[in-house]
Amino acid sequence: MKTRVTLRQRTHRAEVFKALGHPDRLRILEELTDGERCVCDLVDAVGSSWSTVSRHLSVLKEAGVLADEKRGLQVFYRVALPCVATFMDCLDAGMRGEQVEVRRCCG
Amino acid sequence: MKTRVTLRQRTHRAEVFKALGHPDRLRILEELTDGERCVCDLVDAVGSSWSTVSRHLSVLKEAGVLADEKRGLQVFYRVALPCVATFMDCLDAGMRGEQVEVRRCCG
DNA sequence: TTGCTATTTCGCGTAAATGCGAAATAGTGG
DNA sequence: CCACTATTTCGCATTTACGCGAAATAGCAA
Repeated sequence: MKTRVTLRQRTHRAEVFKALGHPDRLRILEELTDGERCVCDLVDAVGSSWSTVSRHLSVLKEAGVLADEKRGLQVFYRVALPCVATFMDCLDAGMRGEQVEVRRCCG
Repeated sequence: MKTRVTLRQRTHRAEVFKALGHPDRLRILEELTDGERCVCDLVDAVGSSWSTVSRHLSVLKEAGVLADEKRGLQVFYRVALPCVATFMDCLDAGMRGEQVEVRRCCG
């Protein structure tokens, strides 16, 4: 079951991680776990300017973490990679030194 | 089961993601899935200078992704957060549009 | 101590990310 | 078409990351 990792794969993985490597973008992720939100809601949640939040969203979308859909005047964003949330639970457990079993990270 | 995410948690999560957001650091992770390696092995695998690889390692260690142990002249690094590997499998699946079930990401 | 090996830290130049306001774009209604 | 709203893109200044070689540090052996 050992599959060789290609450069392309590794580059994409790094892009996803880089996209997730910002507190405000994680804040956005949290806001979207309950379901889709329009940009205006996310601007409120994050507390930065529209242009900044919009850039955060495009970074996350570019990496494939989020998907968007335009309806009328508003654009709605939603999580496209559900395993991110469960992985973060694993990170928190690791931070507390709980050394959780791998199998429980996404369960 | 809704737990509020603290600023501290979010900052730590972002630090981990940021640490993982570099192709060479992911290459290091791959090298360490088989078990611990000394820095010299990782320098060979990555192909950058010693100082650069050493910095990558300290970033990963600082974030809690790796742990190190000095034995004699050499320092051995190993993965401290096993769920990273399984999460990456989920990313690859997502990239291929396979829309894998969350439960399978870490199984 | 000296010398050798393995690794980290330092200093610096370059590249990329961040955040903002202003301007541009797109959709809706009059 | 015009005005208005929601969102994105642009330009720019500031900060942070990267990668290297040189120097520093640590452990071992003679």
